Amino acid sequence: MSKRSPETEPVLWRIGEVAKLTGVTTRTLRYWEELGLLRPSNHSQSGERLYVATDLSRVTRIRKLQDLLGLSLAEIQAVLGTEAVDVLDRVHSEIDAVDLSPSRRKELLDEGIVANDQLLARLDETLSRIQAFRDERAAVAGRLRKSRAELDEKPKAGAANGSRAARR
Amino acid sequence: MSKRSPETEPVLWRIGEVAKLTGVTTRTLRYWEELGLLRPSNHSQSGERLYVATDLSRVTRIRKLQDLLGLSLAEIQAVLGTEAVDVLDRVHSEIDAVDLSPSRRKELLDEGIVANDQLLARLDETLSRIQAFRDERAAVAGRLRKSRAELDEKPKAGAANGSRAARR
DNA sequence: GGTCTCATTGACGTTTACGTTATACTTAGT
DNA sequence: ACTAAGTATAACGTAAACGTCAATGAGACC
Repeated sequence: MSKRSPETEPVLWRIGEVAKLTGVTTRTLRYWEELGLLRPSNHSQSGERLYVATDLSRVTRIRKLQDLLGLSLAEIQAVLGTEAVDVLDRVHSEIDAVDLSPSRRKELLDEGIVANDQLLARLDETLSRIQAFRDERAAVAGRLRKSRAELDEKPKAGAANGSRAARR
Repeated sequence: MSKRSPETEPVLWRIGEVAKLTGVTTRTLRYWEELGLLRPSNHSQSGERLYVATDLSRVTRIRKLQDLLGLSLAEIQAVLGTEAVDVLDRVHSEIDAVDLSPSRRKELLDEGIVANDQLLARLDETLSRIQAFRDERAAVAGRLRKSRAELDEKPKAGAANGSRAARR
């Protein structure tokens, strides 16, 4: 019935360890906290920030939203609704979730599902926009190679004329 | 042999028109010029900037590189090598390309092909990174819905217990 | 030919997302 | 216990990418 499990790792990381593990600086971690974007789940009695596993994954999630979607921290704050999305992690580590009533649990799950689906939709939209741009460029690549091939095929054409192949 | 074609549109746009057509502000256009990122191809005798069609498409290309790939203007400047990529446009409007020697034309084409291919590679890389993130989130979505379904199926389980289904 | 609209060149201001000291206090190792 | 390394708060600095005046000038219109 005790809270202590036998072979659990530190479970709590200091800010410098988090920095090394995630690749973000301590300054950035404090800054994000200042914005309300990431609050360490624990503190030592002396005031040191102590992060848990879900905090770490939140860090990497924030970075991905920045890098992959180009979201501002304000937008990320909206997307990550302060709690709902963390359910995504917590729900599967029953350690933390044990003290939730089933109804509250259900609530959080629904919230998390909605948030996650919105994120998914956004990812898909971004993907298709980039895909469209990619297709444009691929088409250009094809035309360029064709032009280039024509230049090699018939270099005998008048010097003042370019590739006029099937134009009009 | 004259340079004037019969029924061509204005062909030259003032900065305000470019702004409305492309959606970027006049300030931004001047700023980009300051960086050497976009030089209007013409000027009126009074010093007004006059843009041509390839300038316009360069504007939208810059914006896409910013928005879709999150590149800095410095990176964009590198990617768009000041001339090579513009060949992509110019090469197909033979109007401008007529006065190029075939050898120079070939040179520019090869340059353009390389640049465009690099851009394509970068797009593909970005696509796969986002795709990976998307897949992660899709997997989470599945697990969440499963957890949610289990909560509905057997609400009779102990209140202190969550979804323990097939765990270990 | 006065008024409007748009453009030009400065120059200073702003926001975002941190970096960089500075100073003081814990914690960790020997 | 002493020293080195890590952390805390606070405050100032910075780079990128523009926004926002301000003063001035050229064109267009009635």
